[in-house]
Amino acid sequence: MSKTLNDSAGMGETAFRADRIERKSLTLRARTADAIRQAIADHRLPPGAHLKERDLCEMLGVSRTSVREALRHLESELLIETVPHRGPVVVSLTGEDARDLYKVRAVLEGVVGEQFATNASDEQVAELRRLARAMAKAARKDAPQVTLGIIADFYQVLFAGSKNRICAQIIQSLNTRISIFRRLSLASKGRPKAMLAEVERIVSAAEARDPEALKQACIQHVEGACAAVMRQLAAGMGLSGQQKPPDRPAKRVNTGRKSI
Amino acid sequence: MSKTLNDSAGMGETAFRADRIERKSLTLRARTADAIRQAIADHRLPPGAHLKERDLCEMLGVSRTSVREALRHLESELLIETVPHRGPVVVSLTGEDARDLYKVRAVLEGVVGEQFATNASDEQVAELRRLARAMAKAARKDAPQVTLGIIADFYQVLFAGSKNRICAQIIQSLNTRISIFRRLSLASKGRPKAMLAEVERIVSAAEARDPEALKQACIQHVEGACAAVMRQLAAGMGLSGQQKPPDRPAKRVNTGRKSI
DNA sequence: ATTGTATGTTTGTCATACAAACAAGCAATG
DNA sequence: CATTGCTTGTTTGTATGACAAACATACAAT
Repeated sequence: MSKTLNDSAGMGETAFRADRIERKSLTLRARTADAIRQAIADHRLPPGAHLKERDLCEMLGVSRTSVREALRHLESELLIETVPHRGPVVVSLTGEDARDLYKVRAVLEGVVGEQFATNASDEQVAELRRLARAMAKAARKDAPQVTLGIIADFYQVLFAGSKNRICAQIIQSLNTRISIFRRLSLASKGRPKAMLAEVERIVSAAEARDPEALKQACIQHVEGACAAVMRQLAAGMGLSGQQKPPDRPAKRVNTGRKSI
Repeated sequence: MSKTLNDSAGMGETAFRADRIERKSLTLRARTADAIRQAIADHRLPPGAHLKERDLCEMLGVSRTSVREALRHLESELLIETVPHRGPVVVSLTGEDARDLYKVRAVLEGVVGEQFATNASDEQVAELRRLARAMAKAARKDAPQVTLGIIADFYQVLFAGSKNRICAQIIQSLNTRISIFRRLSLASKGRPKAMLAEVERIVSAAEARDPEALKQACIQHVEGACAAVMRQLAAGMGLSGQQKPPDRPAKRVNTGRKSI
């Protein structure tokens, strides 16, 4: 991805190619939103948790302004729901929601796959193959962190190759919500192996440049993940739908802040 | 929709059913966001326009706080793009974006249709028929405002009946962006008539409870709208992709504010 | 023509303030 | 005892003022 950032500028004869200056991440509010988003994905802020802005300020060390603007962002991502004068609450997703979320993601990835088959460059197809191999290796070594990173790259290539900016954006935004219970998918036994097979199918179809096959492969991949999650939800108790746990301390004493 | 809001509460014997108290719309920031959104849809804030927060404050008569929070909301709806330290700019959508936007909406409405066929209540099916008739009547009378309202209701029923909250949410958010050039669709000659035929197909399939047929009908409906827009984009100049028009007044004089 | 400097503008962030909505406790009342 | 009403503390919603940093532009110097 980041390899082709600095070419084709043609500033003179020797390509200068230096790394861009650190754009200091982004704005503070963006980083604040990221932090909260991450905390939600990790269940450090569990579903149903009531977010008080002043707590967030202290936890993150930023002002109320930044926190509030970050919250507006998460709000329209539907990661939190805000009741006027009561503040934001981390969404609680039902089993139904999970199914719908995956259903939507399935058809959208179908679109991505279909368009990738016709719009992607040969390099992108090759890159897919390379990443699939890397993924298999990481899986054999049982290195989940690495695997996750490779999966993310895999998707980036898929999105870029499909040339469908809109679709990619929406899937990303879906994923922030899916991440709330993605852990369930990984925990499912046998899932990693099945996933590798699905990925292999995707890459093969991509190499064959077969839109319909690639579409189906992508859909099946999502359906696999969905099935894994639903199985977990059915078996163990779904860790999604409860209320705010100990949101009300015994008396009205100066509540020590819980660490984010 | 709002007919079944007040039942099943069982507060005593005589159902009380009174209208909820005016929740004063919502918060001020929400209304601010609505106002800006509307202005963008109407091209009173054209694509590429550079939004300065202080102008918005004056135009809308609210404080910077509210404007900024509203902007964060629109930002993550992808209606505006914010460059740090330069401020937000109304998105410029290319023809490609238009196609992708409709493509995504098509598959998603396909899902809605498919699920409506199996999940909707008989009342909802009947309501669909009723609205279709009203729509035809409004179209005959050439009352575009009324027609638009009925279409909105039609979709609400469709969404509710599909029981897929997620899908509905996403389509809504897509529509905010689609609305930027929806006017093109309406302007297309012969479009209203074609639309009525598509709607008729949808209702028939819904009455037949045929998931596959309903899915196809929904998809075709969107494709019809898409084709109309693309035709307009190809013919006339697409009013989407330009830059900020007169963003720089001649000198540095006290610029009279342009009315939103 | 290029480079540097000065100046004004706009955003990003913080701090503070206050009214309105809300929640919970306690008191008064029937 | 259940209900009602009052009181009080908490939290959000909104406004305002302030200031540094990033940016844009005009102007001056080379």
